[in-house]
Amino acid sequence: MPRVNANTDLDCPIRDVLDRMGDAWSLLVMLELSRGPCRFNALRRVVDGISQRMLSVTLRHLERDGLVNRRVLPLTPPQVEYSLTTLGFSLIERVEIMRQWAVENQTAVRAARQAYDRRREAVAADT
Amino acid sequence: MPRVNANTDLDCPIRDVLDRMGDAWSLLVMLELSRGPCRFNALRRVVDGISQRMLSVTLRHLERDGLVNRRVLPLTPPQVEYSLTTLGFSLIERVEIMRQWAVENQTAVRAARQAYDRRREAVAADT
DNA sequence: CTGTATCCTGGATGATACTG
DNA sequence: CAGTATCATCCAGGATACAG
Repeated sequence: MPRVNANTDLDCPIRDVLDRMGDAWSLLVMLELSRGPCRFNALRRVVDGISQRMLSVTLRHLERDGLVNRRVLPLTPPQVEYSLTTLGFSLIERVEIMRQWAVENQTAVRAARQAYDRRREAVAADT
Repeated sequence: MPRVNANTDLDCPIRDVLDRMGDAWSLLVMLELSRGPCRFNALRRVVDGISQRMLSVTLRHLERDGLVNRRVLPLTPPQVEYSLTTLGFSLIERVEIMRQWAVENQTAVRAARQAYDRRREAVAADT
C-alpha cells in the first residue's frame, strides 16, 4: 500500500482522490449516477459485474465523501434513491477529462504496447 | 477485479487509464518524472516507500504503455535514464487537473466525512 | 427491496537473494 | 548501478447466507 512521500508535493489531498479514482467501481457508479438518480438494484444491473457487497461498500464510501446522496423513500417495499451531489458532479466532470484522454489516446497506447511486445519478442528470439 | 459493462459508455478505453490511475505508484512516479529525467535509484529515493521491485514493475508498465522513455547510457557502471514521453506529459497534465480538484475540495470532502461519521455515531448511540 | 455479516481465495506487494 | 527471480504475506473482493 503506497504511502505518499513528504518529499513529493503530492502530499495529502491527492490521496483522497486517488482512493476514489483508484477504485474502478467508484468511477463506474458515479459515471452511471451522472446520468440521473438511480436505485440500488437498478445500479446493480447497469454496473454489470459488480457484486452486491461491492456496490454497497462503494456507495457508502461515496456517500461518506459527500459525492453521493442517499434518499430513502418511506414505502413498502423500501426504495432508496442514489444521486450525485454537487461535489460529485464537480468531480465527475474532471473524470470526464481523463476519460477523454483515454479515448483520444487509446490508439497510441495500444500501438506503444504492441511495439514494446514486439521488441521484447525480438530480444527473446535473439537469445 | 471490476469488469467494464458494455451497457455503460465507459467501455474499453477508460480501463487502460484506470489501470494506470488506480496504481498510485504509477502516478507518483510519473509526477516525479514530470519534473525531469531521472535515474533508477534516484527515483527510488525520491518516491519514498516504493520497493525496488515495484519501481521496476511500475516503470516497465509505464514504458510499455508509451508513457515513459528508457534510455540506457553505455557507461560503467551502467546508467539508465527515465523520462516522460510526450504521451506521458499529456496524461500527467490531465492528472494535474484531478489533483487540482483534490486541493480545491479537500475541505469539503473532510467536512462531509466528519458530518457522516457524526451522523452514524448518533444513530449508534440511539440504538 | 436494500442491505449487513462471514468466510475464503487470488493476486498484488514486500522482503530477500542473486545477476550482468 | 540496475535490475530479475523466488517466496511469503496480506487484504480487496466474490460467494453465500441472513436481516429489517
